[in-house]
Amino acid sequence: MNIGEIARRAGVSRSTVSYALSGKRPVSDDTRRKIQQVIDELGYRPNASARALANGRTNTIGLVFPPAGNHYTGMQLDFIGSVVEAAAAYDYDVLLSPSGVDSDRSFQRLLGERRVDGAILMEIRLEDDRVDHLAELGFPSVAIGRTAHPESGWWVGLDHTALAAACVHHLADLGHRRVAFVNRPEQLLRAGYESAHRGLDGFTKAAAERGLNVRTYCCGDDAASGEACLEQILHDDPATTGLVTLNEAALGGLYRGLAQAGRHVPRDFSVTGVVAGRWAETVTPQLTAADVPAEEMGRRAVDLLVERLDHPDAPPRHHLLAPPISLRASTGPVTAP
Amino acid sequence: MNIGEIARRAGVSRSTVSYALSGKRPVSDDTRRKIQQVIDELGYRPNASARALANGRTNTIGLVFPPAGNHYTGMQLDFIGSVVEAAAAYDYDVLLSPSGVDSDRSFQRLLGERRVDGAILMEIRLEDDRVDHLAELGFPSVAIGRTAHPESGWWVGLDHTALAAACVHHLADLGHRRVAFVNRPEQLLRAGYESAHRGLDGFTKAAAERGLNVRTYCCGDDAASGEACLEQILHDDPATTGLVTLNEAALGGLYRGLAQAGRHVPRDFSVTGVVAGRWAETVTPQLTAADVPAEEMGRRAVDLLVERLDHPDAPPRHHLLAPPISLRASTGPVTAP
DNA sequence: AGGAGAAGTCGAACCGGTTCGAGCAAGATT
DNA sequence: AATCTTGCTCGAACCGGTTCGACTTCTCCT
Repeated sequence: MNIGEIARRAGVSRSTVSYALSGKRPVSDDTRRKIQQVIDELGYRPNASARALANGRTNTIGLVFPPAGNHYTGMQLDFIGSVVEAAAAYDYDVLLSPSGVDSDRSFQRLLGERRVDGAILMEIRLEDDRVDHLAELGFPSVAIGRTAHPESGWWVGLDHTALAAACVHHLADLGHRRVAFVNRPEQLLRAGYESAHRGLDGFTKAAAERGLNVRTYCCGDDAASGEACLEQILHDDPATTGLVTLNEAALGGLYRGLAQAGRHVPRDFSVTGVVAGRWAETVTPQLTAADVPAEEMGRRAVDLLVERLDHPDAPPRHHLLAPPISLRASTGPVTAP
Repeated sequence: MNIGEIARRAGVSRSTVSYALSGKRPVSDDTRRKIQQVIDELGYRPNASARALANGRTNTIGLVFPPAGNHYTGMQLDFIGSVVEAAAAYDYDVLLSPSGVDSDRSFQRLLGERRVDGAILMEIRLEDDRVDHLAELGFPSVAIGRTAHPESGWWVGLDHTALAAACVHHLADLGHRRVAFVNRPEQLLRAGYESAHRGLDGFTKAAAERGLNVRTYCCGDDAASGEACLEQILHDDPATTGLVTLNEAALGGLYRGLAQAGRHVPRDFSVTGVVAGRWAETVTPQLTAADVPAEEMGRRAVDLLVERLDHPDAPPRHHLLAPPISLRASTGPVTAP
C-alpha cells in the first residue's frame, strides 16, 4: 500500500497525491477530497524511509546518553522523558544512542548513516571530543551541559559553579565551619565531566572565600558507595557538620551513613546539594537543594535543536540556568556540641 | 558521498560495491581490497534510509513506554537502559515512543510509517488494545508484562500475583496480622494495569488464606502521595503493623510517613513489596523486597523480539519470572505493643 | 577441442516517496 | 481574436541503496 496505489485508486498521478498531502502546490478541492477519501479508506501512511531518502530529513533526533551498563540517575531519566515529550510536540522521534564502550560506533551509526537530523548530547565533559567533532562537521546538535569553551556552541547548561557556591554559602550562613563535598565518581571527575569539575570549583572557591575547613570526596553512583563515603568523611574529620553533594544516586546512602553514625539531620548535621527536585523529596528529611530543572532543560534543548534545524545559519544560542536553592528540611544552624 | 561515488573511485559498478559490503555474492580479493581502501579513505557509511527503503528493514525497534508528562519510576528507567543496551548488541537502534495522550498518533508513526521493524511495549494492561492491535496485524512485538490472555503472545513478565503473595506470607510468617497494601495510582488500577491488578489479587488471596486483616490503598507515584497514604493507613487502622507496596516512587514518602508517626522500621512496623533492587537499597533501612529484575527483563524482551524478527513464523514464546524475596532490613517480627 | 560450471562483474529495475519542468484548460487582459 | 495569466495536473528524474538476470572469463572434465 504505497503512494502509487493511492494514486491509482483516486485516478490521479503519484505527484498529485504527494502535493495534496504536502500542500506544496495547489490541488483542486475535488481531487483533494477524492484522495483523502481513498487514504482514509485504506489507512495509508507514507513510508518514513522513502520520505527521508527523498527529502533528506528523517524527522528523528538522536539522544546520546551516558555510558550504559551501570547506573542511571533519576536526573537522567527526567532528561530523557522531557526530551522525548518535547520532541513529540515538534513531530520528531527520538533515537536513543548509548555512548557507551565504543561510543564511536554508535556515533557513526547516528551521523554517518544519517539516521537523525540532529542530536542532543548528555553528560558533557569540559574537553568533549564529541562536541568538537560535531562542531567541526557542522552537524546540528545541542549539548545538555557546556564545555570549557562554550562561547561558540549550542547548549543548555546549569551553572554548577554558582549552585555549588550557593550551597556553601547557605551552610556558612548557618554557621557551619567544617564541610565536606561529595562529588560524582572519581572516574567521571578524571574523565572531565563538567558538573563534577565546575561543581568542585564552585565549592572550593566559595569555601575559601568563607574561610571554611573543607574536604572533598568522590563517590560511586549508588547507595552503598554513599554510605561508605560518609563513613570516610566522619572518620577523616569527626567534627564535620555539613556536606554538599552533587551525587543524587548516593544520597540515600549518605543519609543512611549519617543515621548509622548517630547523627541526626538536620540537628547534628546538615545536608544539601544539587539534585533534581522530585528526588530531593524522596529522602527524609527532605533535601534542601538547588533543584536541577531537568524537565525544563530537556525541553529547552529540544527547542534549540529544532530552531537550529529550521534555520541552519542561525547564530549559536544557549541557556545558562541557575535555579535558587529550595529550602526544605535537611539543613539547620550549627548547634553547640 | 554515496555508493556511486565509491564505485566510481574504485573503478567498479555500484552493485559490486554493494556485494563487497554485504558479502551476498563473491567478490574477488583484489576488488574487495580496492573498494575497502576507498571506503576507509572517505569514511563512507551507507545511508540508513536508503538501505531501509531497499530491503524493508530499518534495524530499529520501537520502545513504547508509559504516558509521559508526569512521573517515571526508577524501574522504568532500568528497563529503558537495558533495552537500549541489549538492542545495541544486536545492532538495533531504539526509537522511543511515548504512548502518551494520543497514543494512536505515535503508534501510527511507528507502524504505519514503518519506522521500526518491531516493538517492545511497557506498562501492559490486562485488556490492552495495543497488544491486541499488534497481534491482529501480526506485527512483531514483545510485551514487558502480560495481558489477561497471555497464551498466544510474546512477552516477558513478572509473576506479580506470586510476588505479592510471597510478601504477604513473609509478613504473616513474622506474625503480622493487620497489613496494608499500597498499590499504584488509582487511575492506573482503573485503566487495568497488569501489575496493579495481579499484585492486588495475589495480595488479597494470600491474605485471605492466612486470615489476615487487610486494607488496600492506591497511591500516587510520588513521595508526597506516599506520605499521605501512610497517614491514611494509620488513621484507618492504627493497629496496622506492616505493609506491602508495589509503588516504588512512593516508597520514600511511606518511610517518611512512618517516621512522622513515630513508628520505627522494622521494630514497630514492617515494610516490604515489589521494587527494583537498586532502589530498594536507597532507603533506610534497606527494603526487604521481591527485586524486580528490570535489567534481565529488558534484555530478554530484546532477545525474544530479535528471535521473532529473524524467524517470522516461530511459535510464541515467553518468560514468566518470579524472583525470590531479598531479605534486607525493613521487616521483622511483630512485637508486643 | 568443446561443453559444463563456477567466479566475478555489470546494467537495469526496484523500493516509495519528492520535486521540477512542462502541458493544458479556463479566465483575464489588450 | 490573440496573448497572458493562473490553477491544476502529469510524467520523469532523483534520493541511495539492494537484487536479479545476464554476460564474460577462467578452470575443469571427458
